[in-house]
Order: sequence, then structure tokens, then C-alpha cells
Amino acid sequence: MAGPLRFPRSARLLAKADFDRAFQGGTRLGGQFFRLLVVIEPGTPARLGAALAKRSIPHAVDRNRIRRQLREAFRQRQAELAARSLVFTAKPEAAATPNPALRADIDRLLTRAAALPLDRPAGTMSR
RNA sequence: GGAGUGAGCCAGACAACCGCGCAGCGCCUCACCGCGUGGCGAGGAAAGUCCGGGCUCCACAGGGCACGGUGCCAGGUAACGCCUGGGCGGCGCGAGCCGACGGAAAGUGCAACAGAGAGCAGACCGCCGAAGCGGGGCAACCCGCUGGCAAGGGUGAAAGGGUGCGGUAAGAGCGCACCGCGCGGGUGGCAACACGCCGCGGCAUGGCAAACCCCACCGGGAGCAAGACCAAAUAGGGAGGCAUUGGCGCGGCCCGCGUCGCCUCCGGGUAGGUCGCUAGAGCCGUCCGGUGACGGGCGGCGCAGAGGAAUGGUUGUCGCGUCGGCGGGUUUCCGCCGGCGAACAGAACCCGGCUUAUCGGCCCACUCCGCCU
Repeated sequence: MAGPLRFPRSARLLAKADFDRAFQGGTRLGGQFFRLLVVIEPGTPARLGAALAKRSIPHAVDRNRIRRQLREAFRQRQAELAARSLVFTAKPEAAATPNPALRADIDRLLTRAAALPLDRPAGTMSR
């Protein structure tokens, strides 16, 4: 029985193919510190992936911190996000930003992602 | 009490709720997935990737050259560019600290600016006017020139030992004494090196080798994305079988040859997966040897193993630092209230070092100064 606030493996993006699909055909949303790519895949649970480039976030400690903020925000709101695969990228300014400000930006993006219509199949935007 | 030196240690604590990773046990189950339970789950630098090793694969007769690294001596170590002890030089009143610290009489080279002169030294200011020549004067002597001088000034990072006395026209290791230096010997030390030891030498090799270089020693290459194994889909390769009167091509036709289809198997190999992957030059305690680094004996412990990458989020209480206010106290200090702050930083095959970053706190040893008895 998966509780509504858990973060099991099935809620994560693990394969390179998932990330490639998001980068090629995902709907793009821009926030203050993040960019969000959304792929609609009916029948799947909400899934999260963090693509934090070493180039934009040079210190491992910052990458870990940002990833944990992403996970925590996603974990608490995943019920609204069913059938959506989300890939976050961070802008360089995120490294120097405290957690509450990051969290607010993430929540705004999640709200927009939840509002996307479900009837558009994945991959529509490519080609 | 103040100022300082060295060596260690810690890296806020506890609780609640919601989560994450791993192996164990239990439930479910063919298995995967999932669920429950108690356990474990970042650092002193996990960092930079600058050295050294283990491990893995590749290469490899032996020797020399080239290239790179190291560079006082002796130890320690698996090894090192690390560590310990010692020597020498420098800094500090001191505890202590710092040093790429082999060779400059093998050769080549470099030295801006300043300065008269910078590597077969050098007369700018200055000192001298003994000697020689000329002039003056009865003479003592005076003037000028040829010249002599490295003592003084000045320049410089550096000017060819220092101080004193003698000496001289003025000077000069020119002579002497002491100090320094070089060479040979002696003594002490494993050695680097040292010596209020002996003899010789008036002093000869100025600096730079993180300039080329010489000497001594060391060095195969790539790295866990190493490497080993399992292995789809798609395309292509090989073998066998079937289709046996099939289509197409070479021919006017037949035979024949080539090519196209389906099935099975084989080998290479991509995605993906498994292993490597945490028991190791391990950690803690104790005893012994050693000045020490360290080595040895005995006993105990089981101590992260992820993989788009776990070790987190929120809240509360206490503790710490700091600022402001109030009250005792007034050198130091104590209590209460409120605000702010709590660093540097995240394992990725594993060890030994080095270097760099870091809010603050604790303990020990020692030095100097002040005060009291």
C-alpha cells in the first residue's frame, strides 16, 4: 500500500531514455531558478527527475541540497501530478539561493505542471 | 592576570511527525514488485587530484641514449616529493619557527637601473707630490707636469676579507697580531658535519644551477567509464533445413549459375542487467622495544556501500556565541527579556601523504612579562 506522500522508485525517472524523451518533446516551463520539462504519459504515476549540470551547479553540496528540495516538494504534491513526468534543470543562481526561496519557485512550477491538459499524448511537440 | 609557542580533540544535543538507501528476518509470491519489523547509514578535510602504493587490463630478451622526477645525512615505511631524529644556515629575549639545503678551480651563459668601474676590475669626488722633468728662490722650500694611491666619500643586490698597530709622500696583506678563509693532517661522529687541535698558504674559487649543464638515485602505459560475466530489439555475418513445377537476372529455349523468402542453431555486439564493491598496510585497548617516526605481542570490535546517484524535510525544547535593554555588582562577573548567528563542505574501487577551505569551542605542555606571598 503506497501512501500518498511516499517517494518510491516508481516515482523516479531512472533511465536515460526517459530524460531524452523529456528533453526532445517535453513541454517547457521556466521559473526563477529552474526550468521544467513535462511529458504527459497517461496511465503512469507522477515521476520526477533532476538533471543538475555540474557546469551550472559546481559544488556537490549544492546539487544535493537542490535535489532534496525538489524531492521534498514533489513528494508532498505528487497526487496532483499523476501521468506527468517532470525533469528539472537548475539555473546557476540556484546554487546561492536559500531553501525557502527555492521551494517557492518549485511550488509555482508544480502548480503550472498540474494545470496542463491530459488529452495531449506524449511527443506531440516534437517534429 | 596579560602576551605568546607547540601538540591533540570536538564539529551542537534530544524529541515528535512525514520520507530515503542497504543487507537480515517475517508476510505476499513461481519470480519480480510490494508491505511490516528492529539494525546500520558522510568528513576532518569525504574537497583539489599534487605525489606514493594496492588492484585490473595491455606491453615487455638484455644494455645504452633520450625524456621526466627527486636532491644535506641517517632512519621509518608497501611506497613516496611523506614522517622522525640529526647537521648546517636564517629569524625570535624565549618556548620555538622557517629553508628545492648536491656541484660554480668541466664547459656555455645571465646580471635591469645606478655607477668612474661588474669579472683579464675601477680614478668621478678625493688623498699624495717621495722619484723624474721644468720653473722660481742664496737656502729651507714653493709651483706645475709626468705620475703614484683602493684608506675615505658616493652608486649598487653585490665594489676582490675584517679590526688594530707598524709602515709610507700618500697608500696597500706591504709587514705583524688577533679574527675569518683555503689546503693537508689529527680527533669525535654510521654519516651530514664539528673542533679554543697540528702544520702550510697572505688570501688563491664574487653571485645566479626553480639558466643550460654535471653528478647520484628513481621511473613501462592506461585507469573501476579498469576489468569479468549474462544478454534483448533492430541491421548485418556463418551453418543447416524447407519452399522441391516459385519470382527476377545471364540465354531464342533447356540445363546450369547468381539472387530474393521462411524456420532453427552458432559467434561478435548495442540498450539493459550482474559481479568488481568494501576485512583493510582496518579500528579500539593494553604491554614490550625505540630519543622518535615506527615495529612487535596479546585481547576485543565488525564500522556507509549509492548508481539520473540514499544519509533528507518541518517543528519544538535545551545548550553555545554575539548585539541591545533592565536589575544586582562595578577590573573581571551574575540573572532576566528580545533580536541575530552557528562554518568549510557530500563518500562513488580502496589505502598512505601533501595542499587548500573552515563559525566556534575544549584539554594538555611550555615560554616571556607583570603582581602577590
